[in-house]
Amino acid sequence: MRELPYPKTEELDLPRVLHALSDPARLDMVRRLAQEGELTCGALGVDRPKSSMSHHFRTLRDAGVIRTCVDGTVHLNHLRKDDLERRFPGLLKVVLDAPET
Amino acid sequence: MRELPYPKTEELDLPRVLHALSDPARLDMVRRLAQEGELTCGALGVDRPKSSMSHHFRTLRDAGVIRTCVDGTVHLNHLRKDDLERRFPGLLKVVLDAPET
DNA sequence: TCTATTGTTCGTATTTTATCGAACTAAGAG
DNA sequence: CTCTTAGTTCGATAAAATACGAACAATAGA
Repeated sequence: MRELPYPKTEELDLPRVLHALSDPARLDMVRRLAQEGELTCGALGVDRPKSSMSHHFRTLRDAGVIRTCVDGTVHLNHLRKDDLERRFPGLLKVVLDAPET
Repeated sequence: MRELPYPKTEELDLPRVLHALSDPARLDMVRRLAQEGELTCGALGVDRPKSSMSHHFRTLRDAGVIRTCVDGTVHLNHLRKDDLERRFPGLLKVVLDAPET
């Protein structure tokens, strides 16, 4: 079960992570991943073309917010909760608890 | 003592705030404001032209991260700690405690 | 093998952001 | 009133991010 490249915990960069989270679409994706656990790309993006979704997944992955495992034809994404917590304690909770509008 | 316009606490928008904080220069400004308290524009930006600094101040102010009071010829900036804490509890602490690199 | 499914990559158009000089504004000092 | 100081606003340019169709790659299933 292959895994797409992603930064190590110690390499997580705050400005990069904040930027990844600063897009409303990506923030929604992160919230859903937090609620529903591991999700495929298709399960997350219905209202946008695949290529756009793929871009957002890449941005989140490159920033270190999510990890993607390739399982057959499906890509399973999950939040790097523990890694984020280790590097930026409390960040994820703050973001998930924040009012949506 | 005039005050430049800024969003109300209830209007603070997470993506907007995260974006404001996602720039390394602005993050530095926020850190310094947190450490040293109220600072003038000039006291914060030494390595960049005034117009660039003004842009960053505006971005932070429009996002609701800082507030700017005009006192004579000087503009005093300060972090909206309490407002941020009320709207996004813990956010500022997380950001300020995060490793710099 | 042929086909359908899942998602990435590429190319390009559009929008946003950043940067910086120059002109401008407001207030205080002399 | 004039000069200086502090910072904004304007205008141009460059860099980055977003969006999306089309072509491509990998795998599962018939």
